[in-house]
Amino acid sequence: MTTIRDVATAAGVSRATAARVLSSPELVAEKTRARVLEVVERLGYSRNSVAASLRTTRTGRIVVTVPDISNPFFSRVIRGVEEAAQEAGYAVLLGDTRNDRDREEQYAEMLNRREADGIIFLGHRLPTTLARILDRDGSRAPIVNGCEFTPSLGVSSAHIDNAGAAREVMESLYTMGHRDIALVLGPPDSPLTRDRLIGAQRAAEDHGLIGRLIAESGDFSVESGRRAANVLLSLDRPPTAIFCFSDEMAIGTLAAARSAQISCPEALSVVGFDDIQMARYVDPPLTTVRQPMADIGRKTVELLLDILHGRQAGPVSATLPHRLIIRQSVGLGPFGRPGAPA
Amino acid sequence: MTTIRDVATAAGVSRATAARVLSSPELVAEKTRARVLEVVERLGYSRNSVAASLRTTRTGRIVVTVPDISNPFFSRVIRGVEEAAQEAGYAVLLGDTRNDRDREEQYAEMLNRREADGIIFLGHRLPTTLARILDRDGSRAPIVNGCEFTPSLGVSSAHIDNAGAAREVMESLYTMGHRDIALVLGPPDSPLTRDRLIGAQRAAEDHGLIGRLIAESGDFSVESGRRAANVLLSLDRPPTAIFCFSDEMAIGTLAAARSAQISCPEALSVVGFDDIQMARYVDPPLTTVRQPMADIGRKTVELLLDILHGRQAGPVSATLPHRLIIRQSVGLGPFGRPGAPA
DNA sequence: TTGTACGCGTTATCAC
DNA sequence: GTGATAACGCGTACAA
Repeated sequence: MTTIRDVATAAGVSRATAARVLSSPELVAEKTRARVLEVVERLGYSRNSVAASLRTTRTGRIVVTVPDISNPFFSRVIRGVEEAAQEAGYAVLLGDTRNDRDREEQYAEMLNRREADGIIFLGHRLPTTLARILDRDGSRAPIVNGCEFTPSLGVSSAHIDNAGAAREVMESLYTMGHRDIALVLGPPDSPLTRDRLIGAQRAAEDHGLIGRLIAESGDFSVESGRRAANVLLSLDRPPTAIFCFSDEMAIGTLAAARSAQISCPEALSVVGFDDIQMARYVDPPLTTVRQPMADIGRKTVELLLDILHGRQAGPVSATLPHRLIIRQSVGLGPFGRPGAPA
Repeated sequence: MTTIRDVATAAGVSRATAARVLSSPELVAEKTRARVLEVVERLGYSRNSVAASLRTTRTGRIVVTVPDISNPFFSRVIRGVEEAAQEAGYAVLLGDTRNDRDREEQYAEMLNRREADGIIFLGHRLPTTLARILDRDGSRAPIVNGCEFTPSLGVSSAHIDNAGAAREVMESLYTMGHRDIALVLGPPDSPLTRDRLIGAQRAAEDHGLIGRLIAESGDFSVESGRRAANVLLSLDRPPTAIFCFSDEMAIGTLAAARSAQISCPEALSVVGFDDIQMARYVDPPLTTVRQPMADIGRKTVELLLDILHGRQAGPVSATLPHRLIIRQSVGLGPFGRPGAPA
């Protein structure tokens, strides 16, 4: 491999000059610069980033961990992350943690080994390795959280207003004349579940219907949605609307209803969450809450770069806009007036 | 940050010994080892991987490029890649190229800058940077291709038998009594399109029906599938079966049929390709070709490691098993006998 | 504007 | 079994 030394020799300048041509070209005379560049080209020189990193203590990499990269929600977020990182000159080290603590720790360790300049973790558990770093460096620690927000973590985060969104969904369901509504939650320990549940309950209370709000737990997957729906639909007094905390669970609910010959939206209304690509292609197209997935990803990168470049410290919480997308999976409930908004 | 030097000093040994405790503990006396380890623990020492890489010329990273990480097919492959890499002690640098030549080159350049030990590219275009490396190092170049296979590239690759799979699909459609079959292809320059088209045509020829085989082009996306289907379904003599070269296009086709009030599978049979997760949840569940996505990902990593560890050179082509998954989107065609396999 | 010289933190090769 | 010490390739303060 050709080094800066080879370039310098071939161009008849010192290593310093050759190096300068590549890092601060303006400091070097037009003519020498041209000569050096010509040699760089001819020899096919490429800077050894490892050596450069050792010198500068910057790697130009960030690690990003996700519970499941093949989940359509996360893969969109990751895409936003990759794009923003790439634009800023950073490379992305991808970690699929499968919600496994050990894997999470392993990726967090990369920070200690200086394999990356910062880390974005998508998930709600703060690895102890990161907690220690946070402890030591406080708000200047290059750690950012995405999608879920737990203020007590003390790290910056990008997310939507989950409670608000859930509340809107409930409001719209009540407006459509539904009274017996069921929730299909995510895992109980997820802040996502917590926030959305709070929002939904608040709406139910506002309408004096908290007593008729029921819930089943899932894990955001299609199968868990199907299972939960099967339970709910075989109740003595089944709900007329099911609000799932993920589109995948909503799709599972649709499948369960189909199997049970319950037609949607005539006999059962279904609402999802996220607005993944498939939401609009299932039958009936799914009413859901659109999360700006790519933007969430991009924003986490921005927050991290703010810390990395010393622009901004303190944990900042970025709330991005969501939007209720009305499609055809919601119909009028028993108390709906035909004139009500479809 | 604490360095090996600090550890050595605190433990009262030389840097060499301290370092040895971490890389070849068996060479160090029990007592000194324990002492050093205690200090490592107490000081919270973590090896600086950058310095280590500079010395060893190995980074422990591989770069993986995909056209679109949010595509359900690729995200599964990537998951397999991540898993296998992780197990082997490698980290994954993710590159989303969006089929953009410049981006592809940019990620390929990482090899020259020694940001990674090897590269896996999912896609069919060999970046010129890689071509140069291949030119120089021949079969020992740490470059592997996945999903698509073009022998002339001269790189190892993991994939299924695309032509064979397409042929099977056609055979099964003919057996079900279909004669007017339409293909929805991928981009014309893709080897995937080429191979599957060859397989489909071969089957048509075998049945003397090549004259009745028609085709439309798509780009593997849902929308392109819908567009293609709209064209096909408004033909004077529309096909009774549409074989799409991706599940997403098949889902688009299902949507087009629904809009046109053409019921599937009664009036139109649809077949997809890949068996992405959603394939079984759309209505009707999609008959498709299952690709072992995660295994393809894992295999590309194995192939790369073979090269990296000098176990195997020469371009090897790994053909993984696929399987035709029969679900409900295919029904009997005009020439089908009721007794035929459903 | 250019060159000299040092150090980044490891690992590996020698001696002892 | 342990210790000196020389690379690895680069960036940059400082001197010229």
